[in-house]
Amino acid sequence: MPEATTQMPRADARRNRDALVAAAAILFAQQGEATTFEDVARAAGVGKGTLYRHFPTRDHLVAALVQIRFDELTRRADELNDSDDPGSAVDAWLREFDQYPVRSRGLRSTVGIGLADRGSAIATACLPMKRRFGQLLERAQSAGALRTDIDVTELLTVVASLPETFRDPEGRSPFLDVVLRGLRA
Amino acid sequence: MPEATTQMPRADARRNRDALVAAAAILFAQQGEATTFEDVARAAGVGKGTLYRHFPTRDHLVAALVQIRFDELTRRADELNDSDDPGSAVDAWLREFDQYPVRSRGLRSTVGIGLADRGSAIATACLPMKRRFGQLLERAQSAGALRTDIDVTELLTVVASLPETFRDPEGRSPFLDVVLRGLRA
DNA sequence: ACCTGAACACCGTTCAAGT
DNA sequence: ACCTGAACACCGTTCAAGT
Repeated sequence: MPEATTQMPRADARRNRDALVAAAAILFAQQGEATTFEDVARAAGVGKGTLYRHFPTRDHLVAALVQIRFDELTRRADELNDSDDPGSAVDAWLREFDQYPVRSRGLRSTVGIGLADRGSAIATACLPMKRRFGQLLERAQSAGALRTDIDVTELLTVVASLPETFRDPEGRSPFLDVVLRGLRA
Repeated sequence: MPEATTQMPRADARRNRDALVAAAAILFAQQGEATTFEDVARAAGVGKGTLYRHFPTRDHLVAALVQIRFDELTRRADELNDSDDPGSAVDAWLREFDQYPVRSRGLRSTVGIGLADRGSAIATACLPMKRRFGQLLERAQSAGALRTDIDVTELLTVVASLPETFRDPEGRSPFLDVVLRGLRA
């Protein structure tokens, strides 16, 4: 009979982690960056220490929150890699990326800062997405559709830094168009 | 003999205010947004209450800090209003604006957020600058050099929101070029 | 191995007492 | 009119004691 692997977390640990992420998602959506660690722990019904055990820093918690959407965006980049118009594919993908944090006020700038911070929890969470979208971007650049003096990290950081004010009812930034036009070769 | 006018602050009040702004400038340059109100009061050699009396909110203090450079930029916009190439004048002015907060880490995003927040201390501090640069912008738009679907506040907010990472040694953002290109009609 | 909550530190904010 | 610093509240962070 094999021993339980060390990879397998205890059932209560798993439950607590899920409750914390769920609570954080709701609170961040409501209050944005004003959300305190204490709020999250209380809403999840666990002690503060438990929150710290699962997420040693605020960035770790935010990373867990955005992970799901980033995974979706990674898959989306893969789909678009089949496109025969990589320039438009980059546009389309960035429009989706621009919209991802609409429901979590303030997270946008946190992600914008974390993206470029090598080794940070957020940067780690973004790695697969950066790799896949990076391929798409390079294809568009090789095809001569986009300027070549901008790399993936810079581009994602700028789009993630677009202000949350001035959004239309669908959450789109009027400025994304300016950036996309400016990117064209 | 005329009475002292109520506009005239007491000498010690004036001295304290100056000391607070000077201390804040140094501390923000060193530590950015991590600077605490307590730090500022201590470095200026005054009590916490005095800081609160002069600057009821953090935004009021930041507004005082950036006021000097904003006044410079306002004058610069006036100079450029004589230009016969308003499109290039807008470019030149935005390049200078992009550089203003380089010495104060973190202030950039504070200003970016405050700019669009009607009635905020920062928005008020920006009013003259917005008016003068707005004239320049409108001239460039009327001349057909720039797209007309972006207004002053949006434009300044976006440039002020450009990430502080990815700056060249002179503090220029590689992304300002992208924005400027995207702005062209 | 994981959870809890008390305990400590730090800082924002207020305000009674001073000059 | 303005200044001071003590006092309070809130929250981030740690950790000894539990299961």
